[in-house]
Amino acid sequence: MSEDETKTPEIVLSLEIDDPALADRLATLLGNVAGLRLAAPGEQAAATVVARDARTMPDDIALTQRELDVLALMAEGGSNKMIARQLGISVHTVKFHVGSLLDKLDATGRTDAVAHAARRGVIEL
Amino acid sequence: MSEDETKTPEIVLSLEIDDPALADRLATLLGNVAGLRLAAPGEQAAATVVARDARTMPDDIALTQRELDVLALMAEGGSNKMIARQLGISVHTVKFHVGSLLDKLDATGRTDAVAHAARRGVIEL
DNA sequence: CGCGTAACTGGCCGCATGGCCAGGAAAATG
DNA sequence: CATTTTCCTGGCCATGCGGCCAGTTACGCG
Repeated sequence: MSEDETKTPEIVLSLEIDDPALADRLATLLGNVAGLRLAAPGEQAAATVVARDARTMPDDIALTQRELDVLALMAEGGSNKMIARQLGISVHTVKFHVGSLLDKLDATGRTDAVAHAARRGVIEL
Repeated sequence: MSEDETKTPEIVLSLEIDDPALADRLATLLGNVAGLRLAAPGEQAAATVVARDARTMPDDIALTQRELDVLALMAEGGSNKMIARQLGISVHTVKFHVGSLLDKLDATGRTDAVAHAARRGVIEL
């Protein structure tokens, strides 16, 4: 292990790829790049290569614009009343949209809905 | 439709790097790898390289084990009653822990608490 | 022109939620 | 041993939440 490359801190990359085939190809490709190194298990990495789609995301679960509005405010911890004020609609309407959200996201409550939405990338926390 | 490229689909990577210097180095390195290609802005990527520095995570915000238990079940959309059953404690105790969570996480409700916790990496969605 | 869908509003009701009060038991730490 | 911390439990209560019923308005599509 000769350390002659003191001024080229190798960039350590970790992989979080769901698809085994893709993970394998990426590992092979990235392993041969000078200046890069793949992280050992548990090692702290400078960056992470992620690819966790394919499975739970038909396309976008067909949420309407208004539902997305409500969902975003829910993720901020807003109550129905707050969301209603924010969007200039009635609490009843907010509940209506929340109900649709729970249905479409297959959630049991607003917390579950936000968690599901975040998991499948519908919203960004 | 004759397919000559059946065995080498280029892997498209997108970058989400906070540190400009690191982003630049990675872009340079990865741009020269055969079989890889960096995604054009807005292009669908097969994988994403993420590195959002160690920003928001003081250490762990001092949550007790029990609070972590409750928090995890909250993130799964569990109601107080469900969590109580799961942990073998009373609903009152669950409420007590939820209250502490709301306080420590500076949240206004359980949904907000889960969102905050996920944001600062206390829990994994 | 009907038909479906999205958005919106209302009332009602049972349960959940969260804040408040009070307390007790066990383990760690001094 | 005394104190602190964590965990646990109970009651009370105002409010929030979500399911259910019903209805109106507007837009796009066949």
